[in-house]
Amino acid sequence: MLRADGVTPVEAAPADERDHDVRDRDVEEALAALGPSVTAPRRAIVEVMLASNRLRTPEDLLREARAIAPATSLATVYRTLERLHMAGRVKRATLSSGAVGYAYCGTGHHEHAICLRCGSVRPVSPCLISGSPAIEGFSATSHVLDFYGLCDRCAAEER
Amino acid sequence: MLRADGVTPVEAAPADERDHDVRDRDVEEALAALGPSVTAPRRAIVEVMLASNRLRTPEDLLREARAIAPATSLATVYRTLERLHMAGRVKRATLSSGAVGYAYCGTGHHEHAICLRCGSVRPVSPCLISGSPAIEGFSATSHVLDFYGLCDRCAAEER
DNA sequence: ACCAGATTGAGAATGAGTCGCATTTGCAAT
DNA sequence: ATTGCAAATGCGACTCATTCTCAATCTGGT
Repeated sequence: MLRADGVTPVEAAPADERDHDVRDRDVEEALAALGPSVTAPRRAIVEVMLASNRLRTPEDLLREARAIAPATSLATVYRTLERLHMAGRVKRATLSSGAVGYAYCGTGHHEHAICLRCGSVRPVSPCLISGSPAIEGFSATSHVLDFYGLCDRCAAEER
Repeated sequence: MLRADGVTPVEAAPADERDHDVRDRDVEEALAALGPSVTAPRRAIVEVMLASNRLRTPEDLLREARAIAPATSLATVYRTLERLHMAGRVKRATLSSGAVGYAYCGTGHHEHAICLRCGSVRPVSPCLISGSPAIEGFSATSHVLDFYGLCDRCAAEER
């Protein structure tokens, strides 16, 4: 499914979505993070992203968003992803195909657990890196920690 | 200088290189990792990469490599980076310009400490994530941990 | 309902990275 | 040294994800 930055490539993912119920509160919250204007395309994109925690390509997201707001354009998908990503709400990872996938992962600082089989991204918190560790000749102000492996569902199906 | 995956963008870097002496042993070691054939372009690219731990664009690397092996092509720079990256010897990160930078960071598993000001990449080991931490509903098989901040030199110059 | 500013869609433009293929090179056997 | 072959290279064409442009269209507050 995906390729960690310089790590093992993996196979393609199954298709069943809707692992989570869409929680309207989160949708509003995410929309607010995008700015004051609430438009149909933005709402559609946000709903689609919140409906699954799987990594999906911008094209995928566009297709799904258009099922809700038909006029949505790819440019807006990119613009929206850009903002959510800057806001730390979206995780970006390279799929094994080489394409880039995006997944919504909520608010606040957290690590990521990314399933190499289905591409699901789950936030891991609280943060595992407490009080910046002493690094010789370097003072860290932030960090990014991603775990790669299998979610329980995929581990079960893996047989 | 660079943009962590979803983190703070930063300013451009100064230009003085050659933080480290080129150690021939490492050059040979890296060349070996590329395969049995040792060619002038490969050697030039490897030497250039080992001569600095700064993130540099493929174009930069090409320019520098050509000072040693004039016939080197951009395609070969990419091919070489690809191999070194797959071998875990090269760290890839997005510069604030949006371009992608590459830096040599040695062998074996390690974390990375990346200076947001000069783009230097230093391997951090031993690994700080010991014995995969228990993550609810997920079994991790690998991880990537990057620290962002300032190296001592930049911290000093930062004033 | 009206306005100023933000947002959008469509398609053109960009540019990093890849590919194909004829040529060159490295290396080991002769 | 010479030779042969597989591996590596350079060049330029090409792909395709992402960005940009800009006129038209919304949004939210008045």
